[in-house]
Amino acid sequence: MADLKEITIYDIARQLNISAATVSRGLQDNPAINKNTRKKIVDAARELGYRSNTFASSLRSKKTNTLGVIVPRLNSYFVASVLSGMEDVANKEGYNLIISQSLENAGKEVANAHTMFNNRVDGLLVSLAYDSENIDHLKPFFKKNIPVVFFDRTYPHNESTSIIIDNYKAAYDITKHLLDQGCRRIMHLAGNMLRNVYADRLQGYKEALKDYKIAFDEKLIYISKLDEAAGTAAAEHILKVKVVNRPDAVFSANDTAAVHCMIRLKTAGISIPADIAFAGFNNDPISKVIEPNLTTVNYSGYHIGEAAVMSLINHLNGISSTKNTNTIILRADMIIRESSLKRKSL
Amino acid sequence: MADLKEITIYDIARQLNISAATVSRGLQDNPAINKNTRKKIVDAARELGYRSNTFASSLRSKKTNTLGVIVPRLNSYFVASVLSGMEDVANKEGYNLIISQSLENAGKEVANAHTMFNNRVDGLLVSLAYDSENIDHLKPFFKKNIPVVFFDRTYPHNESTSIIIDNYKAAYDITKHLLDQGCRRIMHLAGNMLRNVYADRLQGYKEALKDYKIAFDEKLIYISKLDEAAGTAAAEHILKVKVVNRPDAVFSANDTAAVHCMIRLKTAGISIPADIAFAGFNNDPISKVIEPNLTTVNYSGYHIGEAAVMSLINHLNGISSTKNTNTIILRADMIIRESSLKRKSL
DNA sequence: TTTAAAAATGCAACCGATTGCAATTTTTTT
DNA sequence: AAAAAAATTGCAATCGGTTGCATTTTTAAA
Repeated sequence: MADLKEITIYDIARQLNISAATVSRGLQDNPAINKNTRKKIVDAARELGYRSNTFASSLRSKKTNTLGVIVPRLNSYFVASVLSGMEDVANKEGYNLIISQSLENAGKEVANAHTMFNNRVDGLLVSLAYDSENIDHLKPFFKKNIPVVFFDRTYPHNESTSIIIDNYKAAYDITKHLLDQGCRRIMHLAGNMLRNVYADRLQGYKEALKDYKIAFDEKLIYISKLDEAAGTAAAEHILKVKVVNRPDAVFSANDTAAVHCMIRLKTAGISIPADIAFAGFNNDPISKVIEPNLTTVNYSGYHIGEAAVMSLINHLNGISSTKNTNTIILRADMIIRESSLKRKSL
Repeated sequence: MADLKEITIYDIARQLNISAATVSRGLQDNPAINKNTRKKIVDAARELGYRSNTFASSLRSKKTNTLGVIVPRLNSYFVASVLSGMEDVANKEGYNLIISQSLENAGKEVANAHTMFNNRVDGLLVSLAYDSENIDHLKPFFKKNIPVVFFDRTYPHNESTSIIIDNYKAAYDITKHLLDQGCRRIMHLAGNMLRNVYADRLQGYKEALKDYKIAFDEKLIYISKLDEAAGTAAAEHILKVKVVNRPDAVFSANDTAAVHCMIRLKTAGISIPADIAFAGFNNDPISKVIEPNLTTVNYSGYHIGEAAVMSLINHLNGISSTKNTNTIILRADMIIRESSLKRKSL
């Protein structure tokens, strides 16, 4: 029952009749160590079942080799893909990830940031919660020069890198697509304007309207949390409007709201896309389940995750400073499906 | 640019003219410390901006206050709920979580377990990958008496606690429901029999058939990874079968496979539930998107997560030994929706 | 007031790896 | 073969809390 004794570099040193310092250097591939000696050390370590004590190491070296990740929620195809990309790069580079979810709640995000800070992560990766008003909770990181990388839900900050897609352009394109389908009263289900992704998508939407000489109508903007309930509520809202004033299309800033809005409208007998065309954002798996399949914007969470960690680690290694690369923009593509096809051609 | 100096207990000690030992004890609410002294210490700590160095602490105390979590995948409503429950309890109890996903891949699970071990987590929470054949990779934990708690995808091991639902009963109930609807050739989309959840669900299915005096037909069992592609493939399989031999119902061990099987069958003109009734498992959000809505089994990932961490921490605190509670079973409920309603009544 | 018991605090040795600098060994040059 | 340069290795301090045990202070009992 008694715990087996842990092997330390001292045990290895004793066994090989060398100093612990040499063992330490040998294990970390320090070029000052003779190749043969290094081999002996590594072999002995394996044989004895040595495992490095990260605490002793972190204590002394002041590096934890740990990156903190704060996401709005884990339960999302996009986020899971991002994390998968992050993990792959982090593992390859010898870093560990501490992941936590804010559950779209600014308060919890603050708490999570605290935890990360107290765990002394070497760097932080953040996608902001729905309603975080500012990034005061990240100040301790900036003060200590701990690099912060934002991804997807970013915040303007000139010492931090952001990994994003061109939300403005994607929204412009998708709105244009709806316009090309003949839609003229396009409703936009938007999120909190504090979040770049939603603000940018709204701008793209507006710009497309302008290019088509269609007056922007405030009443066609429906701001919500973009969750299931909000999608349903948006539908109820539409149903309350007089038929002649109803939108002939809905562009939602995410797929979840789009899908649940569609579901509600369908039960009310509205036909999609004939009566109202639909487009979403994210290419979430549900967009291929809903009928008709949802037109949406696809982009790779995996690559965003990769890029974010790569950028962070490069910065930690001093290869690039965050001053140089302030924003990395990855590609996004529109996927046209039946929900938006009023005309029978692509 | 120079990093601000970190405050240590020695700084606090100097400021208050007491010893570091007292500060250390004061900060951890050691009852040997006078209440006034403690207050002074805590106040000074706050004022100076002290943050405990977990590495020094872990190094000395050999406790990391970190729990490892290995899940098959993050991108799942169920898993995200579990993690949410885990996080809540863990935070409350002063533990941190290191989360990693095996991506349903035994090899990656082994690697993750290694990482967790090297990070010296105080305990481990595991839901096994789809194809993990054994738990040899957990042996190092057992050898070192590091407690392991399995949840959902468990493995028989008499020194570990498991948190599960009664998969057997849930499957029995849902099969019985389909039988009550008049279905007689019920196909079962099953997963890997190495996983308790799938083996138990198959058993429940079989038992229900037996109780209805229906011969078990091996040809009605379709084993797969239960992902989107597998659901579609299962549908193709059904379509290849002569119409008279086709199943009149499908009970899938998860919602994903059920939904994608339905989608494919619908495009082939098969009517659900009239031609083939459907039931799934998990109550994933997509089960409410597919038409007709999918009958399924609902259970709380959040509560499973809570129970798992609670059990683990209790064990760490010596409150309960894993020998006492070997299995905790949480409730699961059938949710009947249109996909299985051949008769117009509930 | 003295003494015993309880409460509070301090001493100092850890925990295990890292690293600047010195010392030693090996290799190269002359 | 001696001297200089390069390659290896070792010494010992350090990182910042934790904790068994001793010591001091305070409180209670005699």
